[in-house]
Amino acid sequence: MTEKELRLKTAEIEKISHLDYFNIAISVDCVIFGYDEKELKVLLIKSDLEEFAGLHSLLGDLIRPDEDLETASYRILKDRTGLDDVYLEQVHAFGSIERHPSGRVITIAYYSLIDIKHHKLQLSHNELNWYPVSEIKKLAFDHKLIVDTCLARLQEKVLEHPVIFNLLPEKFSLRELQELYQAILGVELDRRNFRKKISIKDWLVDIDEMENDVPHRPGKLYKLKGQYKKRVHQLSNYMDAPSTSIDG
Amino acid sequence: MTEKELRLKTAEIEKISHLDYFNIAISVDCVIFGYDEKELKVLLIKSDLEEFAGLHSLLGDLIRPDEDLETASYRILKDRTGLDDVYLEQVHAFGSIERHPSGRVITIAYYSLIDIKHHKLQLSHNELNWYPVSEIKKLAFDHKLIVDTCLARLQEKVLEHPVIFNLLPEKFSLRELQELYQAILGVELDRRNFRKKISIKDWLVDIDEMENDVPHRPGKLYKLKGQYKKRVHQLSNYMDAPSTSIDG
DNA sequence: AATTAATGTGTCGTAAGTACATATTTATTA
DNA sequence: TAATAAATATGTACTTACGACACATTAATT
Repeated sequence: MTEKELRLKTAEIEKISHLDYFNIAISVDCVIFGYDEKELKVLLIKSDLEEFAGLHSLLGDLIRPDEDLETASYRILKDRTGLDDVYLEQVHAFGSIERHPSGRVITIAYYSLIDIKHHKLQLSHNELNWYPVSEIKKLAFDHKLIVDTCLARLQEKVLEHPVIFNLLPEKFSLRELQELYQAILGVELDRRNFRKKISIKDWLVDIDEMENDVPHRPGKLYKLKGQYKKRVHQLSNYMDAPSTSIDG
Repeated sequence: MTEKELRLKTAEIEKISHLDYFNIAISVDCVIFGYDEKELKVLLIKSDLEEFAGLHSLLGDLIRPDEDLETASYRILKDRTGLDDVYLEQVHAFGSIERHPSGRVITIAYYSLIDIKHHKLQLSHNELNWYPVSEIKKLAFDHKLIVDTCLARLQEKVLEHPVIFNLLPEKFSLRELQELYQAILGVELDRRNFRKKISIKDWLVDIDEMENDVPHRPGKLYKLKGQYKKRVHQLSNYMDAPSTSIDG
């Protein structure tokens, strides 16, 4: 390295340190939910930071100057799962000073819901894997808090909004749907009352087909009605909230 | 200016341009709600950007490298209202590329609830004023969207959580409380049903005093029970959500 | 003393939530 | 092929919440 190159390099390093100190980086982190084997799962990757050796982290990236928040989230989803037609919802911004060991990084957390069978990535090749939410104890950064926050939001959401279907294949039985609710909410539901409640919501169409891969009496298959199949949501939880009132 | 000074200055300007181009600034904006004259109001300031001449904007500021998001929000509240014991809740991050005319700025929106009579600032002196939410048509930046989003969130919140009391003085009558709900929700409520519902929630204590400044039969005065008087909330809307279930 | 205006309270009909049991259908096994 | 096992499909009675609605009471005003 010539002396000139050295000087340039030094200047660059100084500039970077300067940036690190005075600026705040901003990222998005995606809690990608999937559903398989009667369990709610999250897509995690092995952390590449030595501070977090052995721990997993969410999928995320810095936001680029020319993309907005949703674009950044979709980029991550597309890169990691190959899917671009997914349900996505912003949940919360996390910005404690100490949350990232390399510097100040504020992150905006999203969760997304995908059909786990529908993406084609070879997960095992790149240390990317699905983990049951219930078994996640510790993650890199504050990612455990982010997962918990997103799960809490999802639990609120599914009670009133037909978003859960993004986790299922197009055709599903009422049993599968009930098991999914149970996995998300962490409770057992009464089958008769569950069916009554779903039926009142009028979200489903009976497609006049039966299950054929079950070792017992097959159930009817249903689809979500077309009008509810808007997968892309922005600000959805505020703008399309169900109208309840403290009185009438 | 010597040639050396000029070189230094040039270098600095280049560095700043570099920062502007490659970095994303991050701010918090506060929708400060107050309640007066039977109307929900928001604290707004005249915009000092010429692009938004004549328009008002929310109170906000860039986040400093050494403060977290809540600290920044509280700093703004303290600076502008003199209050530091306020209810604060994060709502949403807004990050479209074009939302700020001077560069890329992502903002994290909070709303806060304060007792409008309780802060002592001379508002008229610094172009800071309270405006009825219902009369706000157009604001600088995307601040109208931010106000709408925060109002929608507040509307959801008040149905189940005792946060509304942060907008009232310590002692209030049921009529005042009902009028406040009406102002926030934008609906008329039936007095008998409203009182029944509030009574079931068991949030209030009868302090055995009466109104004394009303030109009609005075009503009883109430206080919020002490256990609900936690004014500072973080992640509150997810962590302390009421438990409803799709079945039981 | 009469009037006005707001406070304070209860009932009844309807809708939703919850607990719970039996008949039916299909696959499996003997 | 008949019996068994396991899951589907469905309905009723009870309780709780919601919503519409009316009248007696109290204090200020005239």
